[in-house]
Amino acid sequence: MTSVENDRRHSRDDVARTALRLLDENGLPDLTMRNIANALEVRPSALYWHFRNKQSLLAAVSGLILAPMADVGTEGLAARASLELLGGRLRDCLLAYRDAAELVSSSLALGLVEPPIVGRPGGGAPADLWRAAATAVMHFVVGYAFHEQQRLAADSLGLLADADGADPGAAAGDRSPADEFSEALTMIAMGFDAAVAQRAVL
Amino acid sequence: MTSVENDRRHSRDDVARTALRLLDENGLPDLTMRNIANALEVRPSALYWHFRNKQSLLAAVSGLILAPMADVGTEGLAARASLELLGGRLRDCLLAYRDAAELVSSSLALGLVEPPIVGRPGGGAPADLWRAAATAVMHFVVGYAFHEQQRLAADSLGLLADADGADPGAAAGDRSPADEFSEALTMIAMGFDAAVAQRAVL
DNA sequence: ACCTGAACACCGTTCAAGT
DNA sequence: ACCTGAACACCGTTCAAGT
Repeated sequence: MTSVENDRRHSRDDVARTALRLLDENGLPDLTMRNIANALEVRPSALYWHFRNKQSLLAAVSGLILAPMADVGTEGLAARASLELLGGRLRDCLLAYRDAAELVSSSLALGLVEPPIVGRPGGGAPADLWRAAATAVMHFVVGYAFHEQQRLAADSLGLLADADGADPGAAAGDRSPADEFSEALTMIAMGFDAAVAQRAVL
Repeated sequence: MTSVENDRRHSRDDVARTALRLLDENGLPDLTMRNIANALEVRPSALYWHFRNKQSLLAAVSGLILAPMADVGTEGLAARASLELLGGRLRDCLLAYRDAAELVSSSLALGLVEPPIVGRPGGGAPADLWRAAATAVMHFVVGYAFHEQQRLAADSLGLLADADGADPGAAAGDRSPADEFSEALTMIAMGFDAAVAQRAVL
């Protein structure tokens, strides 16, 4: 009954969802308060009734991007398997929308969004080790996806390393990004297992 | 003989070094082309003779921040020890200037600066494993330092988790950030070792 | 409760022209 | 080689006022 676009008045959630759509369509640099307001057929100042400032609006968008993480079930899994599953799903969430990794990266750094993975049950592992592993996985996945997504954007613009810029990844051989990603993710998970085993001995 | 500040004409390097000083003094949000130009006693448009745009100027600043990485000697070290040493030194570089982690994070994602660590000799380990480990360490360290540095900035402004924002790190117990950092770093390094050992068996 | 109108104090970038 | 002057096309945010 209630269409998101046709009503003249909006909710906080409408604003965030419209912003997410604009992010995916036009990218983060074009996600301005003025463009969001235009899409909602509203003046920019109206957005400040719903959100304190742009950063908290972006934090709400980050929350939408990370929402599917709540549906990842890890019951019955060993801690290491949870780590790999959650890391993979986090990457999926970030690659699902244009520039999502960059946006989530800054919302996480600002502490404006709940960090994924680390709040999960660690399957009985020592809390500090689980915490360290979850943090390592989160930062790795976000950073990797950020880099990955920028390469996609650059490639789609047809500009490939002109002149004095560095050219990372070109000498990576024939491995796909997904392969390198999961190899690194598995390594962190193995390190977690090794740390747990070492702790058990002491 | 040649002072950086007093001469009327500047080099590309002068500009980058002045920008780094301003970054450290005032933070990334205030690092505008206009402020950089003011510090050099020059009009903003003059900066565009030295740099194609703001992003490439920021990439040069990132290069200065990461420069000490070149002096880290890893000859004679095992691959795992190199990984831990390089990760620790990378953190030192990023924490040495205000907001450096955020700046380097985006320059790395944009591929405008040479990624640290990954270009180093891997001590005879399989190239793909070394590459995955170096990438994991880099993204973890940058992401962790980014988060750490934002907390420092927030704390120095006296605003501690007001209202609906998340509050990460508060339940971490009595472990310092440096402890959690090196625990996670060690875990990645152990995972690298485990992956190498497993590869050797197959 | 939700939005408009109007203003404030800024941005990055281009480019002809100067020396 | 290095910079100025002037302009263009934008930003985020505030706040009194409307309905």
